[in-house]
Amino acid sequence: MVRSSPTVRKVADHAGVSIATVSRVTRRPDLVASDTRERVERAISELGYRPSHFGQALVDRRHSAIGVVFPGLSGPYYYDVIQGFEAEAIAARLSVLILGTHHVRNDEQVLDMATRVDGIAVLGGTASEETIRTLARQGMPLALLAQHPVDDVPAVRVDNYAAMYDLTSHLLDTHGYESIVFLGDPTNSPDLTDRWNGLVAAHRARRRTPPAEPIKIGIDQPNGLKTVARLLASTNSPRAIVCANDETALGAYAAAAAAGVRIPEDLALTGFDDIPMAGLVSPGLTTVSQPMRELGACVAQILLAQIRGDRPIPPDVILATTLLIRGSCGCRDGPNSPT
Amino acid sequence: MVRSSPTVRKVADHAGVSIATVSRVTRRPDLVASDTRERVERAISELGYRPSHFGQALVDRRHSAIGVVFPGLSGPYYYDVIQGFEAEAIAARLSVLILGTHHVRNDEQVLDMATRVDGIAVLGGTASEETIRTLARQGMPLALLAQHPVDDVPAVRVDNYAAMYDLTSHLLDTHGYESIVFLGDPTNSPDLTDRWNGLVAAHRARRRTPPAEPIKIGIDQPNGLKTVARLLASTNSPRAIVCANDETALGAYAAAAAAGVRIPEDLALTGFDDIPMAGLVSPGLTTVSQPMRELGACVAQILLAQIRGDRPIPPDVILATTLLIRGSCGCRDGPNSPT
DNA sequence: TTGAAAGCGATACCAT
DNA sequence: ATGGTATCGCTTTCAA
Repeated sequence: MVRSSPTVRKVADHAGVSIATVSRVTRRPDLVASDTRERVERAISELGYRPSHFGQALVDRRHSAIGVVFPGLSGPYYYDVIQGFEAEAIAARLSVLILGTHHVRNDEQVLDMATRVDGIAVLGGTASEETIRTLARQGMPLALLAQHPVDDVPAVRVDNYAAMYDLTSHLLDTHGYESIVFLGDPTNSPDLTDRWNGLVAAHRARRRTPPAEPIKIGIDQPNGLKTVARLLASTNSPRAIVCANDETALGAYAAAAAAGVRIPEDLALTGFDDIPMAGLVSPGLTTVSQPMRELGACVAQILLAQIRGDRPIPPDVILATTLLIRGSCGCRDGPNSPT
Repeated sequence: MVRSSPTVRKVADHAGVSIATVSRVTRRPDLVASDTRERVERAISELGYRPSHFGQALVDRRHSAIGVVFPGLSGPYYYDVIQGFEAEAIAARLSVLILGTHHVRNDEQVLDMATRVDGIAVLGGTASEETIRTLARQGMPLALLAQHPVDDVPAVRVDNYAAMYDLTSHLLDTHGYESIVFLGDPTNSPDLTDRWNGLVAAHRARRRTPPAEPIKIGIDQPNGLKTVARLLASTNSPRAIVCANDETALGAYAAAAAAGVRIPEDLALTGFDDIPMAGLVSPGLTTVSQPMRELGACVAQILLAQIRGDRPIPPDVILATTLLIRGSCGCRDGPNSPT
C-alpha cells in the first residue's frame, strides 16, 4: 500500500477553499474568517491531516528537531540526561531525534542525522573530531556533552578530574589505602579519561604509586560483577576499588555478596554518578553525584541559543559535582536506609 | 548564525555544471562522464555537501527512516530490542528515529514522528488505540511490539500469559508455595497484564487463591528494592515473589541481602526477560528468557515488508520463550557461576 | 478575507 | 553526456 496521508490540497478540496487558506488555518488562524476556519478545521479533523514536516522544513529551512548522539541507551545515566534534554526541546516545540551508537563511532549516521535536524548534541566519544569539525564548518549548531570543547564547539561537562581527585584523596587519606584499583575503560571516553587521570594524580600528589593501568572493562553491572569476582578470587585481591560509574560498582556488590566478602570491611568500593540505586543498597555507595538532568537540559539550551542566533555562546560550561560519602568507602553510613 | 549547508545549486556553481549533473553524480554516477564526475566529486567534498533529506523526501515521498516508540530508554530489555531493530534498519539503509515516552502516553509526539518516517513500531502501551487506528487509516505502515494486534495492525510478541502460567505452576507444584505475590504494575502494559493473568490462572487451575491485586510498582531496581524491603519488614512477609521483570528482581536481591534474608531458603524469587545480570547473581535468577533482539528485528522486518508493499503481512507473530530454572526459585542452581 | 503563484532542495523526465 | 524544467507539500508574498 502506498502512503497517502492527506495533503494541503486534499484538505483544500474537501473544504472548498484554496491551499493558502488551509495553511493559514494551521499557522495563523486569526487571519481566517471564523466560518471559513470552522469549515477547514472540520475537513482537517475528518481527514486526519497533519502538515508534513518535510514540506514545512523545505520552506522554513529548518527541521524543528534537534538530535542527540549517545554511546548507548542503556542505564540510568543516559536516561536522566535524555530526560533533561527532551524537556527543554519540548518546551521549545522541537522534536528530539536520538541516535544510539552502541559504543562504536558512527560518523556516517551522525552526518545523516545532520540532514534531519537543526542542531546536534554529541556525547563524549561518539563522533570523531573530524566529523564535529565538518559539521561546525557548515554552520550546524553543535554542543558537546561530557567532553572537552573542540575548537569553537561549546561543551557542557563536569570536572571529572577534580571529582575523582577528591574521591581518591578521601580513600587515600581518611581510610589509608595504599593503592587503589580503577575499574573502567577510558578509551574513547573523555569522561573516564579524566577520572582515571584524577585517580593517578591523587596518588602522585602523595607519592603513592598508582596502578599502572586501569582495568579496562565496559562500565555496566555484568562486567563489574564478573571482573570483581575474578579479582576477589585472585591471590592479592585489592582492598579498595574505584569504579568508573555506579553500575559497575553495583555489579561489584553482587560479586562481593557471592564471595562472602564484606563491604567495606574487606573491600572498599566507590562509584560515580549517584544513580537511584546508589543510595538504596547497603551499605550505601560512596559516589560522586552529577547533575545529570541539568547536563542534558544545559546542552539543549546551548543548542537552542545557537539556533536562535544568540551570542555569545558560553564555550565551556562546567557544572558542579558533589562528593557523596556513604558507607561503602568505610565511613559510617548515613541515614539512607531502604524504605 | 543561519544554517547554510551547501545545496545542489552551490555545488553545481562550484563545479561549473547544472544541478541535474550534481544529482546524477550522487544517484547514478555511471551516467556522468568520468572527468565531469571527478570535478563534481571534488566540489562535493570541498563543500562537504550532503543531499538534504527533506529535498529527497519531497521527491521520493518517503523519508528513508523508520521510527520506534518506547515507554522508556532505560534498561537492558529495551537496549537489546533497539539493537535488533536498528540492525535491520541499517541493512535496509534506513535511519532510525527513537522516541522515548517515559511511561506516559504521548500521542502528540507519535503523530509528529509519523510525519518524519515511513513506518513506526509501537511498543506496548505507548500510544492509544485511537492513535494507532488514525495512523493505520492513513496507510502509515505500523507494527506493534509486545502487545496484541489492533484491527489489521500486525503485532510481534511472546506469549507472556503461557510463560507466566508455566513459571507460576513450577513454584506452586514443585516448591509448594501457597500463594505468590506479583510485583509490577500491569496498567498500560499489555505485556504485564498477560503475565499477571497467567499467574492468576495458574493459581485458579489448582484451586489456590491468587493475590487479590498485583503490587503496582514501576519495574526497575530501585522500586524492587524499596518494595521488597517493605514487604520483608511486614508481619506476614511473603515466601515467594514473582517479579514482573528481572530488574525488579535484582532490586529484591539487594533488599534481601540488606535484611539478611536468604534466597531461596527464606524467600523464593523469579524474574522475566533473562537480562545478562540474571545468570550472574547468586543464586542465579530463575526467569523466562525472551528473544529480545529477535523481537526488535522481527518488528523491523514487518515494517520493511509493509513499506516495500509485500503481501500478505503476518498479522500476529509469536516468538518462543524459555523457562530458565536457576537457583532463586529453590531448585539447585546450575553451573552458571560468575566468571 | 481569500486566491494565485513563487520558491524552498532534490530528482527525473525530456530535450539537446 | 549534459542542461532545462516540472514536480513533490507547504508557506508566504502579492493582488484582488
